[in-house]
Amino acid sequence: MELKSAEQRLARQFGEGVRTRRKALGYTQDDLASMIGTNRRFISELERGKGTSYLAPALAAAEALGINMISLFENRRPASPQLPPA
Amino acid sequence: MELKSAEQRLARQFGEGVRTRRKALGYTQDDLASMIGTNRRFISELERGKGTSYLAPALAAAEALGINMISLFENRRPASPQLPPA
DNA sequence: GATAAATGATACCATCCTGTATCATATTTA
DNA sequence: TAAATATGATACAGGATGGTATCATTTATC
Repeated sequence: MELKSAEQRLARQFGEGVRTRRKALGYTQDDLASMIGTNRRFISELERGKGTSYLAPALAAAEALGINMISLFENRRPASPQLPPA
Repeated sequence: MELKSAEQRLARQFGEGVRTRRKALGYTQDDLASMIGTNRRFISELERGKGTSYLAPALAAAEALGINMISLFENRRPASPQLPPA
């Protein structure tokens, strides 16, 4: 799949975030993989910014590290969105 | 792919969040799809909780709605993570 | 109630993701 | 430095994804 540059940026930042937080907690890739019932390859690719990783396990990895992505949807007053299309 | 129940829950909540926020902003699925360079089918499936949607376009959809998931990785003092594996 | 708009669902196809296994490289530890 | 651990990279297989198009259904508008 052809990822747009914005998507690649987001995936890379997501991966960096997971890796940084994982190391800060002292987990190995295998540790994190076991915690969410997947394998090391998935975590490795996720951390290296693979944007075509599946959404749900990626969210699960974040949650296992104490990061609740869903909470952002519950906040009122979110940041200003893009302009609607023409 | 066999999604765990935790993953299904996360995907469903993600989808609900996107839909709620999209409607609050007055966009159609086609609008949102155009904004991130994808098609209506992807948005439809994402909103209905498809956990095997690709990560990067999902993050792009959230960002287009003014929700910056990446910001959570930059915060210090994240919520307490799970216990490390045995 | 009728028309229009929005969304759900499905088919086709080329691509490619996940899981597993394995080897190479890098990093950490003794 | 040597050994052990952690991570990167690749192969194989089955199965699923995205993009496009189309039709049915639901929802909104007049």
